[in-house]
Amino acid sequence: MATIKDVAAKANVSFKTVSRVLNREPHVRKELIERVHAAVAEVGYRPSEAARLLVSRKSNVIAVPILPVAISYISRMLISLTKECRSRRHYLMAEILESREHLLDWTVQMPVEPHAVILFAPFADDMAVIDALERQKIPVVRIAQSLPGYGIPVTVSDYAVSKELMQHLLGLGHRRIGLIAPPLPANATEERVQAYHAALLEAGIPYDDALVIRGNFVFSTGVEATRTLLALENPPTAIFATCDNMALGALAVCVERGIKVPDQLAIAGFDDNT
Amino acid sequence: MATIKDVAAKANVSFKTVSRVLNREPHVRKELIERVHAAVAEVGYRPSEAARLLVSRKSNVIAVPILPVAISYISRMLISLTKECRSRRHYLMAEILESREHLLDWTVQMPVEPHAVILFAPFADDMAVIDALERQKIPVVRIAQSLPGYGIPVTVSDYAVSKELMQHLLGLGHRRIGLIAPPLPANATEERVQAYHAALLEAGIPYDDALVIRGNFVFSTGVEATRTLLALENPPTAIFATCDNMALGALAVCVERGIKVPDQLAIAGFDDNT
DNA sequence: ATGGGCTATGTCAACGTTGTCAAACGCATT
DNA sequence: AATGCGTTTGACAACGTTGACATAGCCCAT
Repeated sequence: MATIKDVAAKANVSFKTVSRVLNREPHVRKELIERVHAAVAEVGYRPSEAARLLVSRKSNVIAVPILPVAISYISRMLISLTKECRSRRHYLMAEILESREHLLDWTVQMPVEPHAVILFAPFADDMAVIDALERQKIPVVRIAQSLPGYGIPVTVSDYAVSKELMQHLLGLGHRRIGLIAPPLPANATEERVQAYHAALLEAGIPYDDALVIRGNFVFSTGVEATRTLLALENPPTAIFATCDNMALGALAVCVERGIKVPDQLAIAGFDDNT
Repeated sequence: MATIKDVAAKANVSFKTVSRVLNREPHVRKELIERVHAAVAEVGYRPSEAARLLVSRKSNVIAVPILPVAISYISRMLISLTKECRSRRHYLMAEILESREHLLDWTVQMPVEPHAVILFAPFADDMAVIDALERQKIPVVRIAQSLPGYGIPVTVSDYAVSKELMQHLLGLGHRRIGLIAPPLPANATEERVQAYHAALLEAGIPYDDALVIRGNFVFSTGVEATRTLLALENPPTAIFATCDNMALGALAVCVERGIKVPDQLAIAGFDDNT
């Protein structure tokens, strides 16, 4: 591997001058700049990231712990993040953790000290983790967080999006809409439930407790909740699942029973899983 | 940030001894090992990756370029890879590339020089990319490759698995089995088609050309192929889709039409998407 | 007791870059 | 000619770790 000194020798300048040229510092003659660039190309030089990091005492890694189950709803964001990092000489380190329990361990045993950590829901509200990171003075970005006051929040318009979704279903003429809701207690996604209520209220449709089932964000819960809803005397014609995993569970029940979607039952999810 | 010398001072040993302990080198007294570990914990020391890399002149990054669409079929492997990397002080750098066209650029502009690159299908057979990497003397692992002779191959038992799958369907009594096959020309996954033929032959079932439709690995192709198959005079009772994306397309058609799966139509896929 | 071979520990250079400081140079002002 | 000042260039230390080598202590065979 060619080093900065090889370039310097080729261009017949000191290696410090090469450094200056590469970092676009002022006070270098045009002629030398050109000579250096030519030499860089000639020897195929690529700066050593390790050396740069060592001397700058900074990290260029943005770490993102990820649960395998979350990959589907995060993947598009990861793509954007990767692009953005690349354009700023940083790298996105996507750490795939097997389970939520591994997260706290990970924060203290992280192999590299990251420049920052991005926490997606449900990690974004794990106070133990946030504490551990703040103690290490590692900036935290919290995506889809609910508890305010720590790190840099990125919020999701749960309420607005859910309301729009409900209005769409109501606009299609649905009057009995099932809701597969997130688990209690207070969760970031509870706003989706509130939007459900608000939309019904505005449409003048009475609230029916039987149509609301608490779930826990996974496929199988979607399946069970849908079976319960379909077993009602007066079953819904549409289901709003507050996450796509549960919506897929609902869809699976329809496949199993030969129910046509959306003709016989409309299903709406939240998350934009891919 | 605490350095190795801070730890050494705390433990009252030379910093070299600390280095030895951390790297599990032999010839250190038990007592010192314990003292060093205690000191590490006390000062909250974490080795500087930059310094390690600089002096070792190696990279500890295993790079994996990934297409967003491939994430679903790769994710479990990524989890295993991440675990394995962690246990060996390496990091898996999952680089999410927007499209296949970006791959070649990426190989030459990679921000860090990786210790090795893992290419999953369909990247595993991109000779331009493999060439570019070999020219940089970066080892390449090719998962589910078809062209032999370059890098370290990891092969998938396409034939054996597909045959087993077919035998399972035949064992269930299916006699007309549709095949949504990979696109021509010669593709790594063509073995799946051969297994289809072989299984039918062994079962003494005549081959019906109408039951085989060429697809191209995506959801929408699965949809179209299934519609074609179901429109046959004598439609299949089971469908073998040579990738899960196409199998999902088949499933979607069933949802749409209220066809019960697997009662009215059995659907088998290949890949184990999550 | 002497030497050889092992274990345990330490000293120091090296890795490739950036930051600090000094020196050489050119030019304008006295 | 002497002075001062800004521009251009270079010498060298520093970053935190590992590897090569040195040293000290110990045990055993001579």
